[in-house]
Amino acid sequence: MLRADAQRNLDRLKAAALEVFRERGLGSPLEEIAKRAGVSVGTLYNRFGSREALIDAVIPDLMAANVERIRLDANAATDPWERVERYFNGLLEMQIADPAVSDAVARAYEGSPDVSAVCAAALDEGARLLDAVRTGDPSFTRDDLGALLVANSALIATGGADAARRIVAVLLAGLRPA
Amino acid sequence: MLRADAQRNLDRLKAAALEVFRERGLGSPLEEIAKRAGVSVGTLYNRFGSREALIDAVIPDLMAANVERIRLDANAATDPWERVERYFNGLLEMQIADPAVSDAVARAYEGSPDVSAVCAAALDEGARLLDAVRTGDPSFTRDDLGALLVANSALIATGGADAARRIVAVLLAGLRPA
DNA sequence: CACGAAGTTGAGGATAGCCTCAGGTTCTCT
DNA sequence: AGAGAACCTGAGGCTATCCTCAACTTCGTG
Repeated sequence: MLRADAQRNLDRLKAAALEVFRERGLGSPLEEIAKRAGVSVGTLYNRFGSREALIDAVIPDLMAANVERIRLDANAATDPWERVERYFNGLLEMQIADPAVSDAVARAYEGSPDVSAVCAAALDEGARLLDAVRTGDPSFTRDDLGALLVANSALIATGGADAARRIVAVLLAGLRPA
Repeated sequence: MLRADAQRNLDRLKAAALEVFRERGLGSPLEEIAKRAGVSVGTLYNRFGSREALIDAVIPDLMAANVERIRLDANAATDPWERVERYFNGLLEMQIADPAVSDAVARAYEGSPDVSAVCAAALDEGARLLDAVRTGDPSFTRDDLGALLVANSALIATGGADAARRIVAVLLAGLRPA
């Protein structure tokens, strides 16, 4: 059981981390987070030990909520192909709207286990939706969706949100069954 | 006119820069380049003044040669669509084969003027080849090709050369006229 | 060959983040 | 209230890279 003040600091740290990560991405200086939480860096390290742990503490929920929302929206469509489109576009817009999520997706291979888990689930759902439509050749796999998210992340980071939208649109056009 | 020893050092610096950039990308420590040239950092700064200038001194030729080779190969095809395919795939393989080029492409918006010029020429040629085929909707623009190169660069940097190949393949499939 | 111009050197100041730990503070329980 | 466990602090050591500049070396010419 945490002491009352410690619990309060921990909550503040999480809140600050979420704020800062969403503003400047997952690479933000941890000192900035500590500062915004009104706490010293030492405390941050006492509580979390590493940036990864801090990310794991605040990002998975954020991502899971987003992914779930997108999943529901996509599945609300009756046409299987429209589901795919909505899902892909939804993920893209999620990345554009939130640098923290975009970063998390792009680095899912390393790092925080919980973040990786949410990513994996998101890819699984994408694969499931794709399975429901007859895709052309070359067929698009689960891993390809992962690659697409990484690519989007890079484009968004360099200010190319629109470029990412175009790429996804063309890609979807290519995947669309005849 | 440069003094003989100065000229020699300059040549060595260029050679070393090319080596190091191709091995580790355009962000490599300049100290490493100086060291490999058998010269002090001070000399590097005396000669080039900045990383950008050094890049401009060695990368444009490298890129231009590559792009020209790809352009020729693409135009050797008789079918207009095959030209597009060869050009896109050629650029991609160039990026995969050379981190320095990949970096240069990804950062063409800022930085070195000569590098930007070569990039612009490469995009122009892509647009020209695309114009020759009836592309579907959404039509792929010059800027979209730029975005694709940036995306590829990111994928390659995270070890996803194959992922980039897949993305390009699906994208080409989507662009292919009926 | 000697002298001035041209060129080189590399230690070190500056920046930016990471992470630690000895010492001080605050909570909580009795 | 007193004691001690729990917690917090933040200066400072560490890494990595950039860039500078006063002192030194070398070249090339008269």
